[in-house]
Amino acid sequence: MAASTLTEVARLAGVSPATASRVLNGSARKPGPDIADRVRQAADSLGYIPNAQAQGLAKSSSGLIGLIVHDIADPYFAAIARGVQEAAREQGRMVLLATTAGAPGDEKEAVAAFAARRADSIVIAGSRSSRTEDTDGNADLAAELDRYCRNGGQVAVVGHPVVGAAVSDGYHVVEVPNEELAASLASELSASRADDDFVIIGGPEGLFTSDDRIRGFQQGLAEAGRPPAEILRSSFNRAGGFGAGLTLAARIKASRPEAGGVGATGNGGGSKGLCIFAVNDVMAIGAAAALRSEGLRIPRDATIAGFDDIETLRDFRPALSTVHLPLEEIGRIATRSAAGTAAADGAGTPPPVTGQVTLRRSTETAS
Amino acid sequence: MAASTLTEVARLAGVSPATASRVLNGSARKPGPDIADRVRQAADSLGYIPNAQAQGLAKSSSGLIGLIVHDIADPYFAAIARGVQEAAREQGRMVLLATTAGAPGDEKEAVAAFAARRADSIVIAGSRSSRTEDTDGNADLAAELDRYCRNGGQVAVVGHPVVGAAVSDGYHVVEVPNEELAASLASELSASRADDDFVIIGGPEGLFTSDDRIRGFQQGLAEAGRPPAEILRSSFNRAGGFGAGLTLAARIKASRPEAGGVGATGNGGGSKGLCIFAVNDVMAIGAAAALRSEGLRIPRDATIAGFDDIETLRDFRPALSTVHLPLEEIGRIATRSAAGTAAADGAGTPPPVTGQVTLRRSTETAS
DNA sequence: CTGGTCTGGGAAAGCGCATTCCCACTGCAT
DNA sequence: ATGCAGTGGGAATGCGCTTTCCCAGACCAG
Repeated sequence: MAASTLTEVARLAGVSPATASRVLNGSARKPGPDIADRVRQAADSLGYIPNAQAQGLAKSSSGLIGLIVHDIADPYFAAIARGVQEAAREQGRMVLLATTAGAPGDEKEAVAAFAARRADSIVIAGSRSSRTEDTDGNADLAAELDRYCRNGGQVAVVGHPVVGAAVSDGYHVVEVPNEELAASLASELSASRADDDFVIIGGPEGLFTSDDRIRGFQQGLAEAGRPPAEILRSSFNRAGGFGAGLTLAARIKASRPEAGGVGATGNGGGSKGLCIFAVNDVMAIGAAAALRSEGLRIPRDATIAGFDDIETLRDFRPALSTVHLPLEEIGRIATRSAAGTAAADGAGTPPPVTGQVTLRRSTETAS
Repeated sequence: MAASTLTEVARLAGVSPATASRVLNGSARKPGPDIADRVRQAADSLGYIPNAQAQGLAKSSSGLIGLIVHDIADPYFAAIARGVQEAAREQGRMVLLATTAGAPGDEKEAVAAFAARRADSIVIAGSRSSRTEDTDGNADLAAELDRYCRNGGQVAVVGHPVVGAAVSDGYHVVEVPNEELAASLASELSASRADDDFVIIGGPEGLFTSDDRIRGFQQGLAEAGRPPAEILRSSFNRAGGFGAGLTLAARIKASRPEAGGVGATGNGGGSKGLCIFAVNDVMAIGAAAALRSEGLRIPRDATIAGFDDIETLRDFRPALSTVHLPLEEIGRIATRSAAGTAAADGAGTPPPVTGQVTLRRSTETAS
């Protein structure tokens, strides 16, 4: 038993398919009330569900929003996805999900798939990369996006524009002030951790999000009259943070004058403390776990700060100093700006994203 | 400039649309190699992207999988979503996301929307409810699902079947042994926390997932010769856990003989300890945060266990005792069983989901 | 009473593709 | 030389819907 069609409804109501279409879907022309009722009744009794594919074909617009993330299980992306989902619902659209692990090649595939489905707009949430191994992939992705835009598609990118993407009126970028915020964080930490050395746990070189935060942090340090921090590179996830954390733990233990038992007092002998900045919360948590596994305590033996303010991680102890980012809002903004909605009211520039340095226990001066 | 069509490609290649279709999409009939090349070249030079909507219309199948969750930002659902996404990719399909906050009414809408898009299958991940206020919604949902199945759709539900859903061959349930696992947890805790009283922090009555875990836990206690635990009801999220945690904290403090300073020794005066079972990890974390905010320490002043083994929460301290659930795998299994793939190899029953009691620091006997 | 403008409904032409027939042609056996 | 199956390509139909265009009737002014 196949789903019933508009034609069947029309026949049952004793009207033409055109009329049925006009009453069941928002058309400019409103048929008379009596006819409308008849049609609606017929539709009800048949359990009519319009075929969105056919509608899309006829109208050439699908009511679909494509969302590209690295990994939907990553709380960062999950939070953004929630915002996208919400905004999509406002617009009466549905979201199509694609995960790519950050590979531009996969992202290109995803864009093509979205284009094939005639998605009205695409939101790209994952961090852009400028690594040389991604050059080809980026070029392909840029070309695909360009084509998509020329065909009338709208795309919004969170953070940095795709490398090499042509500017077009369907192409929006939601700026995230990673650099400024990282600078603020550095400046606040410089003040509260006056005696500490700084070290940065960053993602792989070429990841814009990571690079921006690193650059901003260094700049903030410089403005505070501090020397640049050493940078440890690792993968952009918990495992990376954990690995870097082990390295640092070894270093901290080695620099302690006394043979460090587990209970040994940190920062003994007047040596300077260490303040770790991990470029995102998940890495920070990984690093913290590594330190702890080596018997070190935070903030006693080292202090640590992250970035993103992931909700699920707020109950972590010691509470993680970080930079709050309105992830959900970012998702909403991106979705709206790719809907043409934002352009309707005035300047057309989406509201700026603002974050906030949030110092908590993990960088508190030991009392 | 609209996207180019099959017809354009065919014209450029000097063949008929039929032939172009045959070479560009997997058809049973393979045109000659020379012609195929010409077509492929034409398609390339035109940047041809097949219109999935038109394909879907013609074939009446869309390559879409609908996923229904309560909240994509909840790590439990995010993990399942990852599995679904993965399995979908294996099948060459894309996933359509809908979030419903668990309201059967919204879920019905989502199913209808998926049906409108002619999704090949639907995966429902959210917990089912049998609350009386959801009766109507459940009936609607069941009817909608039934219609969807009768039209050839496949649906997989994680956990409990939708209340009132008709059995049909397109309707699969991925059983999660919540009850058994909760019983095991109770039994293990009974052994290791021989002197403790037990209390359960549950979700609202009528949420199957919560109810199953509560029932299982009580049963496990009974089998261990323990009296049934008191049940505190709250919402099925962190806030709920936190609220219940505050209640328990007050109770714990009140039962202490001495005026409890922050540093006071727990379980003083020989009174029995308290072991808290929260029906999911997120609630457990909330409860733990509440206890901590009241100056109580875990596992010293109370012990606590959760359920799910959420990945993001593994670095929580003290490490949370819980029941490990292969969330991602569950998503994969559900997706596969709704793809007809599972039925192809033999019995057709999907592999059973197995969990594992995982005791960690949060329920460790104070040394 | 006639000519004009609205109004509301129907007929029909696609939207882009898959697919069923159908046909021309080849190669082989008779 | 003739018949036949087999092969490979094209014409045409339809998937379910929207939308343009057209037409019949109503209604008003002259």
